[in-house]
Amino acid sequence: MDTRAAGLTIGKVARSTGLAIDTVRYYEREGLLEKPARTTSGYRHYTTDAVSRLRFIRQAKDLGFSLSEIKELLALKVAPGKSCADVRAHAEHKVADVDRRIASLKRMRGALVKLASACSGKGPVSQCPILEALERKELQ
Amino acid sequence: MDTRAAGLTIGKVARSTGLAIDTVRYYEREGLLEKPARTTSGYRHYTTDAVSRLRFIRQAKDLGFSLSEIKELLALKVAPGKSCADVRAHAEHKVADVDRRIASLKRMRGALVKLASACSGKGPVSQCPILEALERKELQ
DNA sequence: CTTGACTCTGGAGTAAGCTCCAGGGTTTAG
DNA sequence: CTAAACCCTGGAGCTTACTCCAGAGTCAAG
Repeated sequence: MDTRAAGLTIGKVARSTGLAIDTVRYYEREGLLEKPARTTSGYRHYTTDAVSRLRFIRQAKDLGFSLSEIKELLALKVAPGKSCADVRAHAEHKVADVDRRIASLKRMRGALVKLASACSGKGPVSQCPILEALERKELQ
Repeated sequence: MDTRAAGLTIGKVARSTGLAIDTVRYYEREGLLEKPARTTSGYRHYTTDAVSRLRFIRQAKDLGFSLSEIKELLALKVAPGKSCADVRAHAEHKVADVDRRIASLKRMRGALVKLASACSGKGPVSQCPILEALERKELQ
């Protein structure tokens, strides 16, 4: 039936998100991804929304969020019983969290830049003032 | 001998860095932390430098760097055989990496802020335009 | 209608990063 | 001096997040 425009099989989704097929199935088992529709023969059939969701998961994971944190991020919606204000508070809390991470990364960036320029290719010096830049006050 | 000004035992170091004692020993085994001096009775004795290093490790870990990445960051120094220019190139590469992470976090932040304001406490709406803000283009 | 590429399920295995003993010394407050 | 609090080593165990089968059905091309 849906033979021609067969659409998004798990293999295509995996390729286009850079995840392994098994990982996609794993995320489904873990509840990070809704169970997709199935063809009559039992093949998973995904929507493009699922692809965006998976890309988001991948990015968040690369940023150091755990799967359960990601689950929380994805769950920021008004479930029956929770008010919008609750969701809002939750989102704002996450924003603060993200801000802390950004600040931390900026400090690290500063230290790395300092390190790179301290050691600005002036040839083979025996000892550059290196990770001291990282350890001392920059990152307190 | 060093009874009075006993200094930094592993317990104190652990408390002041927020790591578990076992974790500090683990990092030593894994080569992220130099083997500390020992008292005659075999107790580890740390310098304040070790404490900064551990704080750095903790922060980097929270930012999603793996222990081996952290090891690389900490190894950004001129070892005999590597030139300063090498180290510099390496550091600049890391800076680019950090920049990517920051950009990614900023996109996420934007989506969260949008989400929070979309749902700005106007009472119990049945369905806010929620994680759609996260999934659609914000984070492509 | 066959062959090769895909997909399915359920479950076992793996790597990273801790975390927790057991069994035994050491320090220190009282 | 003694009890409570620390520290030691070596190794087992645990959690997270995959990753890899085996055994079997499905689909697309030639």
